[in-house]
Amino acid sequence: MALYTIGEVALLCDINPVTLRAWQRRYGLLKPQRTDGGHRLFNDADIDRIREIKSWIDNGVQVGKVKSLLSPENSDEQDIWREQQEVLLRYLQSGHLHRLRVWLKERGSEYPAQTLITSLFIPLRRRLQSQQPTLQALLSALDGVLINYICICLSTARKKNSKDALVVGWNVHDTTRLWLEAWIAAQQGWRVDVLAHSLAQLRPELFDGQTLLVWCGESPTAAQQLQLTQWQENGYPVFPLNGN
DNA sequence: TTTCTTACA
DNA sequence: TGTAAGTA
Repeated sequence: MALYTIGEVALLCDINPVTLRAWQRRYGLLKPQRTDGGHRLFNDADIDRIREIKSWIDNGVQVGKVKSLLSPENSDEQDIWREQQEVLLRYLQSGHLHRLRVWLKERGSEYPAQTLITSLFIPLRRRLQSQQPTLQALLSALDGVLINYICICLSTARKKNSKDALVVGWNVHDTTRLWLEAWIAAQQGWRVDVLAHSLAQLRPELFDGQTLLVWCGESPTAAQQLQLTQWQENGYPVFPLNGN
């Protein structure tokens, strides 16, 4: 397996070596091998982990709280999904988007959205969330296929579900995540529409009479949570979409 | 040159 | 989170 010095990792993951050392020393987030001389050597799993840490931070989690959120190393259940990630990755790399679509249609009818999202799509998308243009392109292709499929699901759900809701992002960067949350909501019985762009300011009075399902990122700020409960107390049908 | 640790904004 | 110093 390939090994990287801290300098190489810094370029690969777009992060200061100082920060990597700090994560290791202060938060115990990393545990790279060492050379005989004591220099750090990172492997591919470490790099995945660093990207995962970064994406939690980008989603608003404080560094000190990331450790408990990182995917635990290797249970049997996770190995299976990890393999499926590799399958999808190969479809993406070889440009076989139609195979990806077929795969998604089959698994989508086989597993609940929640399972596919938490075990597969969130970790896979995290692996692709990088500065590297090739990975960005693959992520973009994946997101396109995902959103397309989710739209079909939303459309089907609209015919049989009864309660209407609007899925809204509040101060989040990752808009694909909105669609994933909408997918879950549709399977929970909502007839959902999605606001395609995240709002910087949320004003429930602008959506009079509509139920809002609000996505605030993995960890909503205290201020956001307070605001949500206040709106509820004032009679607005505004509900948070909780992370996992 | 790069990376290491430690101390310190 | 980043800078500086002194090493290996």
